[in-house]
Amino acid sequence: MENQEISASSQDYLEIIYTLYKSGIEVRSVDIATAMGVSRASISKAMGVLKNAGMVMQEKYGRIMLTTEGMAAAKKVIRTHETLKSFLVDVLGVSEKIAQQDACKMEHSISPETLKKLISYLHKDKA
Amino acid sequence: MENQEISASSQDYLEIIYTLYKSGIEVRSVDIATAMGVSRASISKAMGVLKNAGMVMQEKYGRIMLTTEGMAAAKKVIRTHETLKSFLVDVLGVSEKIAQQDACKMEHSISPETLKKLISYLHKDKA
DNA sequence: TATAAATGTTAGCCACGGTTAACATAATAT
DNA sequence: ATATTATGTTAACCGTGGCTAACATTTATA
Repeated sequence: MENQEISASSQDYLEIIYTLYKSGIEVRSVDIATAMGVSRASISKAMGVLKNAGMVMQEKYGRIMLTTEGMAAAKKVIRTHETLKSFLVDVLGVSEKIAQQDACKMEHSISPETLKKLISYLHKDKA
Repeated sequence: MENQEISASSQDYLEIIYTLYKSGIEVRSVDIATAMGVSRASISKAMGVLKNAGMVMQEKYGRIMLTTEGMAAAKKVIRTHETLKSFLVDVLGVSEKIAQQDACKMEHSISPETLKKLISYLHKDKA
């Protein structure tokens, strides 16, 4: 139940849930729907997938929480996102808004190897 | 018929068709299937889509050719691909193989603005 | 040239990730 | 406490992009 590959869209959901959680609110389905611009029904379905993957917990009609595993997965995605965004903005000089959008898509296609190199590159840059 | 957005997978097909064409062979459906690792049936469907989009021409049971528009679209994708790959290999030091794979996915998520900045960055690098 | 093999097409299936509409439950206000 | 509103769920549907199996057509070979 827990170790299948997680899809790009599921990763996006984890990311949003984590961000909402960090902002201190109890995460409701409708908050996610609003943040992502999709219907409540879509969230219901998506949460079903994430529950099966062991990434989130939710009582019937209740609030949504990340499991330990879900939290870890979310952090990983966000780290990738932030790395990409920081490269785009600080190195390439892309605008915040576009960098945000691009990072959000590219975070799903970059390989671990490339991510690693990108991180080294950004650190080297500081020196 | 001609101006809808073209999907990531369609762009991949255009890319392969262009590459095969450049290598000098007459492009058959089965060549694309082999190159992409999908079934002949999938190619048949995909070519239907690209025909409707005005990107390829094909006689029944015949060879596949890019239209002028398809050629332009293919070149655009390939330019993006090459730019990304060259950044990954030459700047980040990612291996050829991984760079190839990553470029192939990222080429579909990078925005025109970011591509432009990336190209400037690569040129600046040479100076 | 007749047959066999390769190739292209079609039909029907599947999973994914969205939608709307209808309904169930919770939360809020009167 | 009840009625209303907000939220969550479910069912049925859609398009995309794969698949296999069966069939059509071309190409190659005996």
